[in-house]
Amino acid sequence: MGLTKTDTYTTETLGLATVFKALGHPARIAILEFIAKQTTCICGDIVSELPLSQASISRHLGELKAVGLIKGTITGTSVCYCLNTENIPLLVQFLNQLNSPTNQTCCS
Amino acid sequence: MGLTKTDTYTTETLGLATVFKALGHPARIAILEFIAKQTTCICGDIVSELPLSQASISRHLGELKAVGLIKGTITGTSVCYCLNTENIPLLVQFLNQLNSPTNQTCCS
DNA sequence: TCAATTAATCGTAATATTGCGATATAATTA
DNA sequence: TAATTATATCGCAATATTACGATTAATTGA
Repeated sequence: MGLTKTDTYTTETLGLATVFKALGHPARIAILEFIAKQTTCICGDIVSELPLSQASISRHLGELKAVGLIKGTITGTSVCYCLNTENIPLLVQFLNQLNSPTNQTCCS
Repeated sequence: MGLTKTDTYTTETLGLATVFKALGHPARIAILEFIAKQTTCICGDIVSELPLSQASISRHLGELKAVGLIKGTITGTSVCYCLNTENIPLLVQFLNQLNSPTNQTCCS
């Protein structure tokens, strides 16, 4: 048995990569931008916003939900989606570490 | 001719997705973490840090370079890599917009 | 010049992602 | 109950990603 990803990388590294991967598709960025633009959560009209089929949008929403970037609540026949911000600070923290001044002084 | 991604999504959305996608692999996160950990740029010893072949590491480095997350400078027989921080603020800005208080009040 | 070193690229196989039509599920309404 | 509405899932085809061994390219040093 060879090395698995879990042996190789830390939990933190794997977690960051998973969330960033979910952000790595323009449709999912567009979905997040659309939800963020609203003053309340969104119930059902995402399909008409993007040139993708209902099945594809549902898949993208499922992926965003799986990595904890959105939340969905069932309300009657529709599902109400809104942002889940709890994981965002981890991403920002990682990016800010990369952006620290000590790392900007070579390879100029 | 159908819609292309460029027709469908804004340049900003496509750009964000491209950089996030590059961050969406644990090996590339680990490479960035390793480079950030150093006080100076890294010249050649990334291969021994990760359980990947030289060819695979080189591919990942090329990908990070292509989206502007690292810089590489040729120095003799080796290449000196360091972080390229210029695109990071765009990512942080996007994430902070998602994280704004107005988006946290529903679907609880 | 010739070996040695370092990193990029090529070719290829395995795996993952994406998108969509069709179907399934679940709740509302007539 | 039957039709309607909204969303999720299935099955499949097309495409993209990943990894690695082998090779290539470029530089250094004997």
